[in-house]
Amino acid sequence: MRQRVSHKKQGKLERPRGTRDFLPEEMEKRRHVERIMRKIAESYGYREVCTPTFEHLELFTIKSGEQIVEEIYSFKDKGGRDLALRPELTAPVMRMFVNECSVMPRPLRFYYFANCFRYERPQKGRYREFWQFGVELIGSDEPESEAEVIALASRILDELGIDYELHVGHVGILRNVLRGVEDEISSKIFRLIDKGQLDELRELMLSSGLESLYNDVEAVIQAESLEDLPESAGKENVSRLKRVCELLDVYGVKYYVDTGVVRGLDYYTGIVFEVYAEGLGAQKQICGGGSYRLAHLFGGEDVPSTGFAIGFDRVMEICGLKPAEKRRVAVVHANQLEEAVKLAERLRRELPECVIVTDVMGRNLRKQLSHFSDFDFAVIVGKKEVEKGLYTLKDLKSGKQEELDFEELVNRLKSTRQGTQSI
RNA sequence: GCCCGGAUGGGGUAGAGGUUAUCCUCUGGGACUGUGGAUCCCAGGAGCCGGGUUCGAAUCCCGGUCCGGGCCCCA
Repeated sequence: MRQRVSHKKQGKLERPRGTRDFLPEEMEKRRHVERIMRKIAESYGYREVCTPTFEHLELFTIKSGEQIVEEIYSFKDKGGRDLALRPELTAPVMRMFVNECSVMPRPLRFYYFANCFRYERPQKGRYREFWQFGVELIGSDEPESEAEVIALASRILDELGIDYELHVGHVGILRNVLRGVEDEISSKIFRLIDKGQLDELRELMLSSGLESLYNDVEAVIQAESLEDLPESAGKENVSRLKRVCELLDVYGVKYYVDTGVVRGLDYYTGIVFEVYAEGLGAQKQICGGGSYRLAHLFGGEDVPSTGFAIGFDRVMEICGLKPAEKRRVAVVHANQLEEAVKLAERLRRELPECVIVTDVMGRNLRKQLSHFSDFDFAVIVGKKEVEKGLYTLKDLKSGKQEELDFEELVNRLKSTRQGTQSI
């Protein structure tokens, strides 16, 4: 028995700002994309790790850049500890490495898929709770590790059918050009380069007495090939970038050399890369990464690492992939509830790839068929069938039906793919 | 944090101070207790929140919340 209670809405409780609910259809798409990412990362030897949703606030304030810290969801727990919801996963994974994995054979290949939290103004492709898929390759300082990580990111995006641009650079080049410049001014310079505000950049450098460096900075930002880089870029930096590019060619990755790539996080030390895609409004960047050294900040040795993070929600916005639909079978009955439930249980064991559903609303046969009319098949269980020990299989797309025993029924449901073919 | 634009049943909408808020869809029931999608009938369900103006507010004004676009920043 059902009763309708007419309740006046009294200030409906809403989702917190910047968070989302995901209905089944969307979750199926998200899980499908997630599975593809995992599968590819695993095929390169990366294994999943998971770190806590919250960490000590300090983990994120040590070396993540001023701006990130302002966007952290932080709080005191009941013991007075300063904690924070993770705004990203590179620092937690490196903390985990220092805590648990420092004596494991190198390199370590980890991947993660997890939600992160940032207190920001929500926009298209930007939420306060969002998901990142990323990898960290820990322990190698060789160009081949950088090429592998970049190639992996590129492979994943290819597999998802995304149209993107991959830009590869080296933060050491600009840093070398600007060596000797005060930290405060150089970070302003980096910010302007990141924003692409070249007029303001020129103004700042001239007013800071850095006119002698301006030409080199401009040359670095606008370099279209490694040959265009000035002497002050640093020989080692340039040859490293060149080597990574050669290896990317071996992988068959398409990329742009872009020595103006400046990552927001301060901990990057060498090769850096970003991936941009259209269709996301102001949030063009869907992936970013590079080489960094973080472990020593958490009390470990100074281990070189390379990683990337994909903005999962942004990828979902522009990825049209959908999982294959499962065949849906309704076991309906005419006053034979027990028999129908029994049959449904047997079918579920035989046909794990199918969706098998029975009525739980006490409906009569007509109502059941009406309710399940968008399914692929109905198996009808009634007195007639029970007496004969047979079942009626009805193809709901074509309307055709036939009487079968259990074995035949299973074979029919197995052999007809996706319910597109009629029996 | 800043600037714009929005918010009407579960979803999509109409209404531009004046009865009981429109239509579509949806959900439940019935016509029809062993054969669905059609049709018809019945039922259910809404003006984001809080103030103000007014005889009267979904409509006008103010504040807040949330959403969207942009800035800032960032993935």
